[in-house]
Amino acid sequence: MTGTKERLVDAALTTIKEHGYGGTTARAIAGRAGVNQALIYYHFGDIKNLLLAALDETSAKRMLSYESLLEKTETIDDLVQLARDAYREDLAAGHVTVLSELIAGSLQHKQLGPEVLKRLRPWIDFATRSIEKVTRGSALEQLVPARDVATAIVGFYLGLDLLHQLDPAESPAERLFDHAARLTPALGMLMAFGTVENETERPPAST
Amino acid sequence: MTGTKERLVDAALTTIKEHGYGGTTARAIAGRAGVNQALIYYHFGDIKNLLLAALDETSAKRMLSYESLLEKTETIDDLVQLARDAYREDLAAGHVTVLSELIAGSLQHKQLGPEVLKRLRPWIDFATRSIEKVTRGSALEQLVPARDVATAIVGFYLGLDLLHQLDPAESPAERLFDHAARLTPALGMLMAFGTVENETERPPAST
Amino acid sequence: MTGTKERLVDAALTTIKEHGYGGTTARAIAGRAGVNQALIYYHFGDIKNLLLAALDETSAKRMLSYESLLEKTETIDDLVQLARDAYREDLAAGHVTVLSELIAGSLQHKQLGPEVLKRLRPWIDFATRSIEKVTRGSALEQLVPARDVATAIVGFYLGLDLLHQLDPAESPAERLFDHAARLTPALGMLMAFGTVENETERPPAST
Amino acid sequence: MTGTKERLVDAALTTIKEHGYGGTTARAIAGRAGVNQALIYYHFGDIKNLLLAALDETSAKRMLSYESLLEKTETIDDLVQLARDAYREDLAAGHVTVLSELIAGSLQHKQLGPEVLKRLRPWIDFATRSIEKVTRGSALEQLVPARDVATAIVGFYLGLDLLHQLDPAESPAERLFDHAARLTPALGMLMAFGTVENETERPPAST
DNA sequence: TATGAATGAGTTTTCATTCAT
DNA sequence: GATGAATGAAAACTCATTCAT
Repeated sequence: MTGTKERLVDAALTTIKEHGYGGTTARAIAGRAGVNQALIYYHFGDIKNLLLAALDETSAKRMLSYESLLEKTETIDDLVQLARDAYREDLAAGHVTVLSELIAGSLQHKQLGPEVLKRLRPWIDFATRSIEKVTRGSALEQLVPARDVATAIVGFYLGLDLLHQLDPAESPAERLFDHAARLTPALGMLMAFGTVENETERPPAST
Repeated sequence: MTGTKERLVDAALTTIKEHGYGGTTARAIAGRAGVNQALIYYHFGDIKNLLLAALDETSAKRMLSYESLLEKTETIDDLVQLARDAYREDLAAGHVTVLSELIAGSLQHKQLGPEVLKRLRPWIDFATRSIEKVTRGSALEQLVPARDVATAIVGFYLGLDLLHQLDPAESPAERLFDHAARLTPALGMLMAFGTVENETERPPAST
Repeated sequence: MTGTKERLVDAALTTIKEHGYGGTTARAIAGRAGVNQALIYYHFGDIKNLLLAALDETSAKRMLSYESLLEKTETIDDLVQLARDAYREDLAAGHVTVLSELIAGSLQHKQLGPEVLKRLRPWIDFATRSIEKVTRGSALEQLVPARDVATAIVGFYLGLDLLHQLDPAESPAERLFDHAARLTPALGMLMAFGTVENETERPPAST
Repeated sequence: MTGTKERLVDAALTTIKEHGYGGTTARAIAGRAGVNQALIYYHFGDIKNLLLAALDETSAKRMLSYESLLEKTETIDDLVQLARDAYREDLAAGHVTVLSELIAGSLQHKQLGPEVLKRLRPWIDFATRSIEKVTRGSALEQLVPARDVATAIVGFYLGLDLLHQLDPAESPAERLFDHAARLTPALGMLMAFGTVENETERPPAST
């Protein structure tokens, strides 16, 4: 059959999104993929490997698109915009759910933890770079430890996703992004302020 | 045996903290409680009920202590302090983990979702009240939709807990709280600015 | 159900005798015992444990009866007689087969080896004691290293059993025992020769 | 690939020696041979056939060398020497293990039995001829039924091998051969004796 | 209340084998 | 000759749950 590995990866993703870590059994995955259960083991060795391969795949795809978005991002406003779009798509597509379920599942299967962490780090790195890019040269640069904030934001996404799973109807995220968008001009001013004292040593990010 | 129900509740909590939702089987719980598996069904009907009872129990206990802490909380500084203490204890004690594992497990067992949500709401309410209390009468009151921020904070806790499960070593939360503490005076000033009418009745948070 | 453990032990013995180590699956055992497969794990933890418990049981039973036979054994003739009877019953009842299959299976499941060895030793000890008893004070006592010969005899039983499995029709053992019986008087004479000091206390094996 | 059949035969032998009959799966064999699993079926039809082919191969090789050794064997002393050397090499090389595992496995797969027996007979024949050669014309010739003793010896080898698998450290065989070597002169004398008296009347085995 | 035993459906994984290329 | 992919059956074992006592 053509693309069995791809079918399995897709099926694994869909299944974990719909039925969670515990519901993602060999039978469920293979059933959805329309292939024999044994093929999971033929192609991936075991279920955990398939799950990690699935995580790799989504991660890689999304990272690519976000990297290209980041290139066009210059200001905090842009970044909030990017964050909002990312949130919308990731939540809707269940990307974050895959991650949060795998993390939650790591408590049961301890070997999973390090592997998932390895795949989470690029996202924290990406968020760090994003923050650094838009705060570079401003007062915020000193004020805000980029990596910590980045980690916090990634955690925030994970948590919002958990809440969204519980209660898909009431998502505060959209409203919060709106608020954030309204507040960023203030932040921008703050940044400008901060940049005054800084001006002699370092020019502002955008000349 | 005396206190079998309590033993089971305790065992269920410990087990879910250590082995996650999927690892919390009847055998594991009963084994840890040192009682017969069948007693789970005698006392709680099924495992999900035991888990929910366990969630009820921790929730109630913690809510009580937090309520009394909130009474002494007046300013944003106080609240950040409260949040930091809450975070420390909840994380260390695994309270949040119980919640995040149950939410993650809700994807697998759909009936769990509504029940967990029911038990999560009091916390969002509590956070909402906390925010309202410290922003009442200030500019922030209008600026910040208390309930959305409260939900966001609860989500944030959940997410940080997931990250902490993955990588207990690197927890950005403590550092973030420190930063927040350093920033709140500024926020306090912002609030003072905004609160024209309020000024007579209540002094700004930081003099 | 009454005697489930006993039924399982019996079924395990019968199954290994009939279908060998590899054919002794949970399904086969439980099927023969007429009980649910899961009871194997409830009562014994895993299949290997059941197999070892089964070995324990037969071993204990047989050891008892052989011990009492040994008490009545005084001469080499008696011992050859005992060996022949033991061989007949053990082979017919498949006792040795259980052992040889478990040893052969130990190559596949390495953890089995030490456990089986632990249960084999009492038999080598028994054989050693038997030999020592009938050779004590004779020339053979010095000539023959009792433990080595005992080990050899146990090995011999195992090997004969393997051959018997292959070709139940042609068993040389019976004929060999007949020969041995005919030769022992000569051995007895040899012993009498060697035993100068012994002569007064104990009459030679064959009068 | 060159010599695929040979590689498979070698791999099958090594695998059965190391992991026993039950551990000798298509995957294990092919993996060790470094070839595709399907080639087992292409070249040998099924696993059992490969195993039998492997047995054929070792058997043939060893038989050749033993035949040439037998030619130089004239006395019982020589024969004990030959037996000891054979034992050492066969045990070390695992030749006997292949046989004992296949016999033990025959209980599970009944079709295997006759085939293995067919390949075992030449060895019993060889042992018979060896015994006959060194006892010819002596008293022992009548005393000892060569074929039965030969069968017994083959069984003995099998049994010793089983024991050796269980406890490679303590092998009584070497010590026993030493003893046998020390005893054979006596046997030789017995033979000489017997041959003299034999010539005239020959006394019955038991008086 | 409590227990030991039981059950049937489920889990992950491996097996020997086949087949199209 | 050789390979990668596929398959259905079976392996060992665990699950939540029930029941008689």
